[in-house]
Amino acid sequence: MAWNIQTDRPIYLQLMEQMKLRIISGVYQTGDKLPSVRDLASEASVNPNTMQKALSELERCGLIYTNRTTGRYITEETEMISQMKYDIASHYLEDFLGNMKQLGFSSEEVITLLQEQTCSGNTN
Amino acid sequence: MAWNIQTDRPIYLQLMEQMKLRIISGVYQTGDKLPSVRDLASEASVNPNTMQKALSELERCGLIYTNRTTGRYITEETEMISQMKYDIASHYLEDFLGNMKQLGFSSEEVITLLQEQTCSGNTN
Amino acid sequence: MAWNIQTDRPIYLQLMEQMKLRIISGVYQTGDKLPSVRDLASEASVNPNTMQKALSELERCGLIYTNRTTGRYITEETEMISQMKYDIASHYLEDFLGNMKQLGFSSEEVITLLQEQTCSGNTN
Amino acid sequence: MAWNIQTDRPIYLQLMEQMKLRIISGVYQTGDKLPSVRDLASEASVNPNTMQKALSELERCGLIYTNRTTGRYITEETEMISQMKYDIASHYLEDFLGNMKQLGFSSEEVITLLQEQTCSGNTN
DNA sequence: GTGGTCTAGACCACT
DNA sequence: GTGGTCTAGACCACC
Repeated sequence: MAWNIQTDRPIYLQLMEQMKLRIISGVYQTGDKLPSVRDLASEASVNPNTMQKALSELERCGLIYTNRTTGRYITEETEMISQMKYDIASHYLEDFLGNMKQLGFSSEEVITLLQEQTCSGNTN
Repeated sequence: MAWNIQTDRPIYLQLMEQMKLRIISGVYQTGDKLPSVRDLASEASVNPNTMQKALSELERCGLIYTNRTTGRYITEETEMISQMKYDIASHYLEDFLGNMKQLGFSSEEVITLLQEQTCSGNTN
Repeated sequence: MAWNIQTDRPIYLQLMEQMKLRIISGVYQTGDKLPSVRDLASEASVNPNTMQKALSELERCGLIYTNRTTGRYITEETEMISQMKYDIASHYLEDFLGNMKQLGFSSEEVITLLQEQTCSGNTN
Repeated sequence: MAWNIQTDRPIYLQLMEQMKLRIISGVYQTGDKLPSVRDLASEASVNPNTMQKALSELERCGLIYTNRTTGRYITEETEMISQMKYDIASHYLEDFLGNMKQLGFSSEEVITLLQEQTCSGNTN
């Protein structure tokens, strides 16, 4: 998963979102130590201050915590991560259903389409 | 359905997309006469030239046709409209599945979630 | 051969040209009596005065002559008609060759193309 | 080859035609970079938007392609250019033959005239 | 510098 | 009234 930053929205918000995705999807796992702000910023090609702000916000949300002397770590409250995963999924799902209904599909039709799609295609 | 224009992408592309949605969802039906360029532009708060460019592109796609002196009309090839509906749906579906898989959901889990959602909620 | 009048050039000039074509191609033959100005004007859907002007000009060229009491007639000087035919043909030919040379065809290539065209196609 | 624009037809169509001729006749060759929209517009004494419309249409036809930041270039599909050359030639030829036949010349006579013309004249 | 987009305002032909 | 065309002038992103 590569960093993907647009210029049309605050960069720190995008960093937060992508960090969240990495945590949810297990790129960074519960209890893992994060790379340094400097390294993360370099990876993402952003100013370290911007990355710092993103991490601070994530800390405020409780997703990561800072050990002053050793670095930042992913929260060990797996429940919170799980909750976040379902919140985001729920948001995706709502958007998707909304779009499909705007096209004139009923919920049942959407499920049918999805089943067709996933049966014929691969499942990774 | 109100016009919803952002400034981060060419306006004429957004007008095209929203006109497509209106055609698919039946706001404008097969054979219907569209409002005049000037009226549509006024509705959407854009310059008539911009709306005209959007409509010209739609005509190039074959979705509408022009009778030079009486106005523009929705194509009577319902097959084309139907095809477009499934193309757009397919695009939504791919995006959605991609996002969900990035979160760590399998196709089966996605279907399960969707079924729960639509059973508990309403079905319109 | 139907009357074909555009609005972008003087109408009487177009009438003259088309009368010339009718004379050359034999629609009106040497010595024939022309229909009345009124009838010709009606046929061509133009004002009789305009047709009158066209015929006067043709008379000035010597292509038709007027017998005050019986009407207008096509000249009997077949040489003149023949000359006109070749003049116009020569003009067409020059234009055509000019256009083809602008496209990069040599005279020889043009002749070859023409022979292919007329061998494969019909000859009417 | 100078720009020659009439007011009786859409300017952008005339610009398209004359650009086509320039491409076919090699004024602009395969792969060549075109002058900028602004320069071409200035050359032809038209508004840059009008020239841009003409070029956009040519791009839609596949005759030129755009590199958004460096300029426009002639297509490298020489086959397409060659095809276009013969299409246009075919059109000229049809018009010419039609006119000559209206004058009363048979295909054979047309060929004879053409041969006389090109033997007596020069062949460039 | 390049092309792309947008706006404002005008005129035309057609009915 | 309709759509089509054109101009003038502006701003943007990209390199």
